[in-house]
Amino acid sequence: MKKNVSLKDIAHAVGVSTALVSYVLNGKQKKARVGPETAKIIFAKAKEMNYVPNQIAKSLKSGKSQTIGLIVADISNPFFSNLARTIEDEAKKDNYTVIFGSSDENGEKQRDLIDVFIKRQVDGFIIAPTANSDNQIQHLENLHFPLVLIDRYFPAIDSNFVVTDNYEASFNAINHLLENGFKKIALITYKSNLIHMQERKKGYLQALSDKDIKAEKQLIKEINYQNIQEDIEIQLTSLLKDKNAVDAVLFATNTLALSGLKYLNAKNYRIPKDLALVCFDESDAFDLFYSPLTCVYQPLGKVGDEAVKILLDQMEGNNSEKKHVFLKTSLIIRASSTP
Amino acid sequence: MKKNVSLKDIAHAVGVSTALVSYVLNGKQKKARVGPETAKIIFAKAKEMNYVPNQIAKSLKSGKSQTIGLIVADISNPFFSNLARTIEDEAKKDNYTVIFGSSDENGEKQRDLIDVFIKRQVDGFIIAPTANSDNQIQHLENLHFPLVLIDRYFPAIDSNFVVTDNYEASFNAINHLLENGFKKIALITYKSNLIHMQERKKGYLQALSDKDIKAEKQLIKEINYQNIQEDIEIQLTSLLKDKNAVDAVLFATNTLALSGLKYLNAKNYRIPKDLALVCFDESDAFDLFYSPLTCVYQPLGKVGDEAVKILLDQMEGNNSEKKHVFLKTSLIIRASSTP
DNA sequence: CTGAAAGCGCTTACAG
DNA sequence: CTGAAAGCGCTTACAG
Repeated sequence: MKKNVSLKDIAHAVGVSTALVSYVLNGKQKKARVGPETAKIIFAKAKEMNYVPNQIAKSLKSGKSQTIGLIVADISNPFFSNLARTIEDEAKKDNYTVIFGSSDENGEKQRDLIDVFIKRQVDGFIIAPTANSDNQIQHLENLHFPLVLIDRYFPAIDSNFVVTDNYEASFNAINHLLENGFKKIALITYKSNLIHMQERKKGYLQALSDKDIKAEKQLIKEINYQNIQEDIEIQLTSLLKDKNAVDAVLFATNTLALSGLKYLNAKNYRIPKDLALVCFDESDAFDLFYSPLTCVYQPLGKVGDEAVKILLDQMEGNNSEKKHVFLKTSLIIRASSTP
Repeated sequence: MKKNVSLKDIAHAVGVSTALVSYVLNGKQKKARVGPETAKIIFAKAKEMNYVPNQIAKSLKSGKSQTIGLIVADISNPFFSNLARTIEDEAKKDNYTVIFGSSDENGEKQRDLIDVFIKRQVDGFIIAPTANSDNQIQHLENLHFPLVLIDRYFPAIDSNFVVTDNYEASFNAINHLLENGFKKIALITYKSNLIHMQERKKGYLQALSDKDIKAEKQLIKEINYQNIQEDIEIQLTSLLKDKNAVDAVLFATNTLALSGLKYLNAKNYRIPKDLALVCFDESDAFDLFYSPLTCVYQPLGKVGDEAVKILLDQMEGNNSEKKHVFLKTSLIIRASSTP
């Protein structure tokens, strides 16, 4: 690969100092009072030589990499790739580039990603933190690293976050099922102490208790993230072995719902006759299912936008006050939950 | 944010030169014959001071950013986010980080992304190039930039690429429909001169002609990428207005199929009775559809793996010979194409 | 066994 | 109006 042309090369070719070239190419001729003639020559030469500024060198000098580090559970999950897209677009508007990594909900991987990103001098982080990574997040806060958490957060740590109101979302979803006459409602969620899953469980419990329905332990099934499909099948089998034990299910994420639907289809359960369903998130599969799924719509575009805006604010030092954003969800009611 | 500790800081604290610290921390004590005592002290101090190497400075010195630039049409499309994930994983093994951008199949956006990535000194590119961006790709080749194209390529340009055998995939898909007794087969594809779409069309035409079936122009519908849903509805309406004009459809991408299915569902067409379907790519929606879709499976994991491997080879200068990889697809036969 | 020095490509306060 | 110089944090050939 041929060597890039540098400011020095241009300076040499024109016969001026690199300082002048730098001023001119950065539009600071006014401030530096560079002669218009000289400026013109420099511009022409830079163009002729196909000069491309070296962002790495700029970054070393400025201490700013113009890069945001994004850590999600899995970039191939549509939930996160949709977030990634809005973050990309929003970041680009301010000349930031995004580097990303997938943690697979694994604390070790997340730690490695954070380390790599710090070495690479990212100016800030957007993270959907894995369970029990409080210490990692607190560490970033201690270093005063600009940081915005998305999707989940740690109540004990005062960091920026943009999440949805999961408690309310879940409460409304269950309430909707109850109003439609379903009474034996199961919850299928992850075995996770992360706040968003806990809030979804709380909303479930509260909605039931508000109607004086006792929550049955065996109606709450917690799936292991490492082994989703198999675990779902085990739990659904156990849930459905007694025909009268359950009449509706709330799936706490799109992945859980998709895995669950595959099993229910394979076993020929009819939705909503045999079992009514509500789930979190969106999917083309939910729309195209023979009984389109009622689901909790989370405004991912807004989550991404807000996260980037808050991060930019902090990175540019305009604002160091921590922001806690809860966005409203909406329940999109369709056939899967209508008797 | 507090200042990062540098080699100089450690050197100062220990009372040696920065050169020594650099040698020790990079495991080159042997070569530099640094005293084991000194080395131990330096290690301890570095740890104590929480030293984190500055990758930007390293990059400036080495001329290698350890970064790969990935450009796809849209990171939020599962097709591309799946590719992104395998590329991420494969790159990480060799200590490369991925920065990404979405072109929206728009040449201008792609050009901007390439420019930004060059400024950022990416060591190489993986690109699913937009239509008519031959000149951009040729430009990168002229600069001897390590580059691997994925999903599509330009026959007139000798660059590395990893794609699937789209001609054969399409040929087999149509053949399968013919063998199942379907004769009036439509193709719904993008209005695009990109090679992968052209090959899919060629496979379609060849399979028909091999059975002495005349390809009808009005059975080939080309959708505008900028206006997919609306365009699909127009084209399907036109296609289906005469009940006897068509008995099967091949959708050339997952996005086209998903949009098409939504329309067909809304209009209450029954699959495969009213219309048999085959499509490219995978989707949970295809699995969960009441009549699971027969589809052309493209080995995305392998595409990503191969692309990164070829790129690494070129970046590390082991090999400058251009690689052209065509991967086999497989047709997964299910209910949507079985009478 | 260890240090001084140059240099990667850039910016910017300072001097003239 | 323009240049010389220092410095961002690192590496490495060279000298001793």
